[in-house]
Amino acid sequence: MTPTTAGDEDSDARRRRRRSGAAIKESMRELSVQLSLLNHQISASFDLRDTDFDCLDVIKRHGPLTPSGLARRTGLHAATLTGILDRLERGEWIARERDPADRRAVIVRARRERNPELFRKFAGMNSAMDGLLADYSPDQLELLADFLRRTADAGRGATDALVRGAD
Amino acid sequence: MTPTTAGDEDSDARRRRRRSGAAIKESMRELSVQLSLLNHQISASFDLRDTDFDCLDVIKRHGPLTPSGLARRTGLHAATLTGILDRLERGEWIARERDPADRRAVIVRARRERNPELFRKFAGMNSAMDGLLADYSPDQLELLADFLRRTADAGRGATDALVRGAD
DNA sequence: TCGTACGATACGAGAACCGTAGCATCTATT
DNA sequence: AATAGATGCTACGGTTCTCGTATCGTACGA
Repeated sequence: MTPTTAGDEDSDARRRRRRSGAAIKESMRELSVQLSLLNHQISASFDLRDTDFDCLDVIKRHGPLTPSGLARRTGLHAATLTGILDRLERGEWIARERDPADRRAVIVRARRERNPELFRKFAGMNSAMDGLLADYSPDQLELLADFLRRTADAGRGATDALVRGAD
Repeated sequence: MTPTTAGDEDSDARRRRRRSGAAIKESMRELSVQLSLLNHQISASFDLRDTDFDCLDVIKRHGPLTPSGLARRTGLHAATLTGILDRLERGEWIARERDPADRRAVIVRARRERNPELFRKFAGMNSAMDGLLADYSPDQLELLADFLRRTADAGRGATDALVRGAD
């Protein structure tokens, strides 16, 4: 919950810190890979590509938005997004609407009808997580929630930096 | 570090637990999306596809293995893996070797030469993580490391279940 | 020795990606 | 008000990817 500041520590604490830090990054990388593979299986079962559900998630989270806004946020090519949105629309995951304010623009809105279906695919991971979370105290859970939220933010920042800077 | 057992709790604790649990899953999903997009940018910058580095990671982690073993572990189609390994080999990320024991088999080995180059792409995310981790105590870091490791395992289990069962 | 199973890749049809062009529309400038 | 340029989205097309199937070499049980 309340992270301590890392002012001065004895060498033992510093060593533990270094070890855990490395372990965290290591597990994070593996977690990323596993979630990607899980996502691949689920996407394929709905006749979608890997990035499609990523986009759908962004649409759900950041409200109705335009294809170009989605392209900026994801770093994907605008023309690629046409294909992604075509598939998502064909599968009735989203709806394309016209923007009354700007008639060039299209507004992409997430449809929730198929959410339960998608939820069922995640049931395995979900119940595994429930079992795992049961081992932690409310305080610990809040620590974890906060950490994950901040890490997700860091990921967004890192992606943005890569998209902007050509490096 | 030492998770408490969730035997009996008052309603307040239960409510906190439920809220945090939901927040954790929510952030995990967002984290997954952000890391996928980050991975996409990095892969593209090396002329690779999204899943290529996922495979490379599995190869690095689970030692030299055969294409079919990799297919089983990742749930990807064997023919698709030929293409993935072609790209990884062309980029000198892996080497294909013959198995002296079974002359049909090929052994895929990760090459480490380009690791620094890859590491540089992750520098942004890496330093962001360092800044973030500095806010936690050694005990808290160990809690986080353990949680992530167990979550990654859960992800692997869920993927396996989806690959096996046709659901 | 033979038949079957298995590992890896070749092949090809269909699809995806993305650079570019095109069209419609908006906005700033004069 | 008129025009030039910018912007939003999608069509088009070349290159590349995916994945079902076929193929070839090898292993192994009968």
